Amino acid sequence: MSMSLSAARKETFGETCSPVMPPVPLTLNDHLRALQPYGARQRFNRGETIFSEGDPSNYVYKVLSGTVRICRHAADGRRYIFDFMMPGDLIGFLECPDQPITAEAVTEVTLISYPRSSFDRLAASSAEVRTRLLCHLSASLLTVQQHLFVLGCQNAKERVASFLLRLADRNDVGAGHGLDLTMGRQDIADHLGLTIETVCRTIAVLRNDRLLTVPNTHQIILNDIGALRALAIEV
Amino acid sequence: MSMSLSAARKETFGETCSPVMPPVPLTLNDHLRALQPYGARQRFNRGETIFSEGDPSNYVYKVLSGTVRICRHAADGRRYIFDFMMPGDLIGFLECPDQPITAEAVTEVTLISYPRSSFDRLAASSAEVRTRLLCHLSASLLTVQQHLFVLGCQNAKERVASFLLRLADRNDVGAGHGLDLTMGRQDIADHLGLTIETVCRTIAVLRNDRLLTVPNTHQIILNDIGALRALAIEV
DNA sequence: CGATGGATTGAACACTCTCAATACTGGTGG
DNA sequence: CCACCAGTATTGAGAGTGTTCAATCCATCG
Repeated sequence: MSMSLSAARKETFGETCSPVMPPVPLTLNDHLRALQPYGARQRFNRGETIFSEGDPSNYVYKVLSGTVRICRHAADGRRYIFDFMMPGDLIGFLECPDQPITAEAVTEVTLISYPRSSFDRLAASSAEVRTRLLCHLSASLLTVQQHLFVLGCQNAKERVASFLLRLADRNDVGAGHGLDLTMGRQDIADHLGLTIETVCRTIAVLRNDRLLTVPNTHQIILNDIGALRALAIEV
Repeated sequence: MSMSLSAARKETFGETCSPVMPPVPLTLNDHLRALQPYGARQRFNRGETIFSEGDPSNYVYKVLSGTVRICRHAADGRRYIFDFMMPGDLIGFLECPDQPITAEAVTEVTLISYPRSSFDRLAASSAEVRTRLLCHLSASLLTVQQHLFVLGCQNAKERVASFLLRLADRNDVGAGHGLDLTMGRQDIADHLGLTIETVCRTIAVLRNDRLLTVPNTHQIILNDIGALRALAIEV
């Protein structure tokens, strides 16, 4: 997942400044800045579809603000949400002629769309970019595998704990601080392979156990991250 | 697995100075032939570990024969099997300093191991290879997402149907022909997020419904692929 | 305000799990 | 060749977790 984030944010304790700057590798996002002139800013309202499964993959998107859900709809109405994409996250970078998934705005969303052609040109022009892209894809695959474990092995309580912890990690929110739940309970349920009622009940249980405080529907405070991690035993 | 992706973006990049005729795109496997001189053939017995989570990623493997399970073990003994790798499949190509997963021999297995360094050199030397690698990674990600849907939305009957169909597709086995189940029931259970008993019972149900014939434990005949596909409703 | 959509809670039910007993299989040794 | 053994698969019965259906609550917004 995004352990690089927490590492990057780590402040130096003591006076020891790193003497020689090692060549900090540029992130994929850094490279994408080169695409700035081709990028178009777009805005979507709550619930709007950004693109649908089967649409041609003409654009690569970067989320600027808001939350996007990446999902798939079955013919009978069942829905699975693969992940939630948040500011800084990239969407649609898969090597795939048609979009294999649907992207919908969970909240009001702003994003930048880069034409696939210019994205490809950037990748073609620089080995470094391709390497970064490979790393990015690898990281995505690891994240998804992590989630497979959640769905394959964990019960409701563990799933909710895993979900909240990952969200806290991504948003760099520690214990005692409010964590924004931009998505609704139904979204969480469809991401965890549960029903909305089970998600509600499970959150209620964790609240009764004093592991959580729930000031309001869209905010949660993690009181005991250690206990939550113990629940979400992974690896 | 890698179905329509081969037909994906066929933009040829400048480096390899392709002749007039657009050449048939080489698969990643084709390119790997260049690594032949560095490859070492290895053999593993049933149940042996090929590498474990946390081991340094020093090799990339290609399965020659047999079946390998890619899995993760939790501290409390729970196990999740991400996938089964079969002849022709590549293992360990993720951009990752340490193996994020464990690979174990389900049957007697032979495989070729390529030093990671030579693999990386190959990738560094050719844009085409990197492109193929990106495609391969993308395809893997799509496969995993497909499976996330299975775990997130499907019940036991649907899961088993999905599993059997995918296996039949991979092995190019049609209706009425014997499909080899090289893995045991417990392996299937750990891959589908079920228990071994549920897998057994579900297979029994499908057998009673005449969708399957089960000559013996390690072989299954799909009698009605249409009905199975209807069960495994996806997309 | 009342209306609407989401969230929460309750009760009954169903699916899957757990525990336990039995059957099968391939391999070993008498 | 058969008996035995260990590992695996199958089947059964009961329990439990999560689902379903339904009612109520709550917040936002016109």
